[in-house]
Amino acid sequence: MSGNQDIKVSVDAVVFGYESKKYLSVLLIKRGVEPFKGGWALPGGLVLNDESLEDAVERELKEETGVAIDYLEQLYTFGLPKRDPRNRVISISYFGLVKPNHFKIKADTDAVDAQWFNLNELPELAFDHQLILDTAHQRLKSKLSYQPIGFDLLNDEFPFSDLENLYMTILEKEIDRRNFRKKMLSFGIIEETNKIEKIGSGRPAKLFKFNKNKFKQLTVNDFHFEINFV
Amino acid sequence: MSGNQDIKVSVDAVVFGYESKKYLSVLLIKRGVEPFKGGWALPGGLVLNDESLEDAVERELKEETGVAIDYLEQLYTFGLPKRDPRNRVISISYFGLVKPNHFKIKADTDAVDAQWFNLNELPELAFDHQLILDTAHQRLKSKLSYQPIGFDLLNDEFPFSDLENLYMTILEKEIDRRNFRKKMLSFGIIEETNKIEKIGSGRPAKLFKFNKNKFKQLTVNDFHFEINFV
DNA sequence: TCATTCTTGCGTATATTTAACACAAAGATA
DNA sequence: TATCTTTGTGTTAAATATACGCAAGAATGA
Repeated sequence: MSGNQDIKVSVDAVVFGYESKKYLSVLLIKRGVEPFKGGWALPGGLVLNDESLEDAVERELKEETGVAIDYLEQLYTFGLPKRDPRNRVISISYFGLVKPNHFKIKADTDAVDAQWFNLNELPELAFDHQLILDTAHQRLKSKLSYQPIGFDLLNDEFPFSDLENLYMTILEKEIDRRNFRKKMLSFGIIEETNKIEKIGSGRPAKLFKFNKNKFKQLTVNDFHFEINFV
Repeated sequence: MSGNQDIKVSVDAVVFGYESKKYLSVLLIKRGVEPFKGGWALPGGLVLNDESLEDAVERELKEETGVAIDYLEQLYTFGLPKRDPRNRVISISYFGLVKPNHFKIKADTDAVDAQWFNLNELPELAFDHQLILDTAHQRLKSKLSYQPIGFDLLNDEFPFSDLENLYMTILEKEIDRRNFRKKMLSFGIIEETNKIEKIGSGRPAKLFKFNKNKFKQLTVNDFHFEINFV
């Protein structure tokens, strides 16, 4: 095996969060070392010799942000020779989602420099991290339509309007509330709980729950989740 | 930057080909060195220090197989610590398609040990290459339904029956010929040529052409290609 | 020559799904 | 008690998908 390859391997994570009726957020950390010292970047770092890529992401997220991730999948590998000004570093990027009740950044650990940013008010990012983030944002947008991934941005029990708003926020378009609800319920993967949430004015809302087992079960028999509106 | 990371970076390619009314084929090479010497593996190899990942795949494919690739995209990165029995090697895998007129393996170059295999009659593969191949196969199956990717497995001009058979072969199900044709044509991305192909018995078939520019143009205005049958 | 076989090409009827829209129910507000 | 706000449930028309029937154009063989 060729002995003079000199390439480092790192992982980076784009983690999205959402708080009801607002906007998407992204988890960033402030860099403590050069290059881009003091600038903002995606959480991540070098992979250890004997850990899997997934373990590396989870370790870095824990160390750097203290945030518990509810959904994680590999996104894309970025490997242009000049993406890091020092050595050559390829980055296997991951795509993560966090439910609102895991949204808070723990004050302990060395996560003091982690922070959530409104996706629409991002600072300039280090390296090619803006490109990675854009790729993740695109992934989120498209996956939302054909995989029940939105539930990992909501709490386990949620009013239907939260789900509607989530879809409208991420897809950046208006959706007919009534048709949306009908179609979502028609899949049979959302259950009504007997709880009711009353906040502010208006009729109190039933809380619903995503039934993951039911979904998995349906998936076996080529069931197709797809939610698309003009 | 931590100096003692010891991980190699390689690329591997899963390249599919298709010959009319038959089966899917995969491009493999016979290994000349240990481990798995004499066994079959995906084309690929270590990334050079100053080449991009895409360049690395294309170089390896050219060196090892001499086959010209018509479509190439990144597939997934496999990085378990023990996937290579020697060093730790992570592999960024790519997914490629080849049109029938590029199907032949050139006899020159050092591509003597490259060969196409029927996807249903594969030999045992080295490393975790079977897993990579399965991932690629899955990708092909799902992309076929929502991206006009099948055209990269057919020649530029093709009879409609070739397209039908391609879809039926890959999706492993029967499709109504007439409805398939109607829907495909309804997208407006396939043009009729004035050529006619007569082979064997039966009515001679018009040849059609995929209009890539028209497709790109439509894609801008959130046009959605989707072909799904029960 | 001409019926048979094998494809290709085109159409129509029916069922299902999507899109557009109206209004009642349940609580907060004042 | 009237008004506002948000939730919950329809109904109807248009668009699409599904399931077919059948003729057209060529090779095959009696």
